[in-house]
Amino acid sequence: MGRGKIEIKRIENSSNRQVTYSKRKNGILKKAKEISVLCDAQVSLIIFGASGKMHEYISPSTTLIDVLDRYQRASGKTLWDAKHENLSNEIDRLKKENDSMQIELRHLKGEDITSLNYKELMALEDALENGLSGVREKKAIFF
Amino acid sequence: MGRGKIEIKRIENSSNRQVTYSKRKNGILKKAKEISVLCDAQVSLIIFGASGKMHEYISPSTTLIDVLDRYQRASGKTLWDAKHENLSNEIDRLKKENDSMQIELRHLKGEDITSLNYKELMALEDALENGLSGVREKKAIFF
DNA sequence: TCTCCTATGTATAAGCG
DNA sequence: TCGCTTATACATAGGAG
Repeated sequence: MGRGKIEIKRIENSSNRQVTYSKRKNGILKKAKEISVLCDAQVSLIIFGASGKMHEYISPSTTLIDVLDRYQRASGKTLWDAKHENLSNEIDRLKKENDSMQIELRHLKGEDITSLNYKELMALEDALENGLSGVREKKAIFF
Repeated sequence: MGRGKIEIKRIENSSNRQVTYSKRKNGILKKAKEISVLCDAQVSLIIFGASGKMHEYISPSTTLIDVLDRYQRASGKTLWDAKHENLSNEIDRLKKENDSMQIELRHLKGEDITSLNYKELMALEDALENGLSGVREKKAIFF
């Protein structure tokens, strides 16, 4: 495009390269906007030039984080590193702990105990009697 | 470009939109490759079409994670740290839930009740008696 | 570097099979 | 829904200020 055809390979002349970068950067940003408007596409475009300056375009309908979330789901690749996996694991662990405590609490309150067998009911009764005697002992101190 | 000029606004005819998407997607991917080769640029381009299919281009000299790291440094915005914060908050919430259940469980077992006042002990006793009668009721069914 | 210019190469809208 | 064609609009290389 332009006065002469060019090969697609690194432009050796650095000022030429910079000029071309600047022009094409504008071009591609424009294309990104156009496709997202014309076709309802979610686009995330991030460019770093050789000089280190950044340029970006994210479709107005979304955020980079949304795009990256979709990216992870679509590609199966994981971006957030091991640190995040650890946090997720911790959350799973806590949720399980929560659930089992929830169940134990309900049992101690006499709820959801239809599924328990006789032995389990005995153990529950013991625990409750134990608790009760402890509580009554403490109560007695108030007199 | 093409037989007729078009306005840059959402293409209402959906099959037309899909065709245009497909063509322009190829075009922009090509441009992304070209600028990264010609100008030594680091490019990250992620596109989701309305159909949900993903297309991406990442400069061969880099990785998406590198680009995102640079993005965070250059823009000052946080990406996975935001995600990280969400996870941390979730963990805090679960831990608090856990702790209060832990305490309730201990109380029901007659532990750590020295700090309770008389009224609280009464409530605890009621709860335990309630639980106990529920359990005994169920136990009775076995005979 | 940036803007403007403009000849040319490319991308693509519309159509056809 | 594709692939192919082609006329046309657009992007841009090279150059000048």
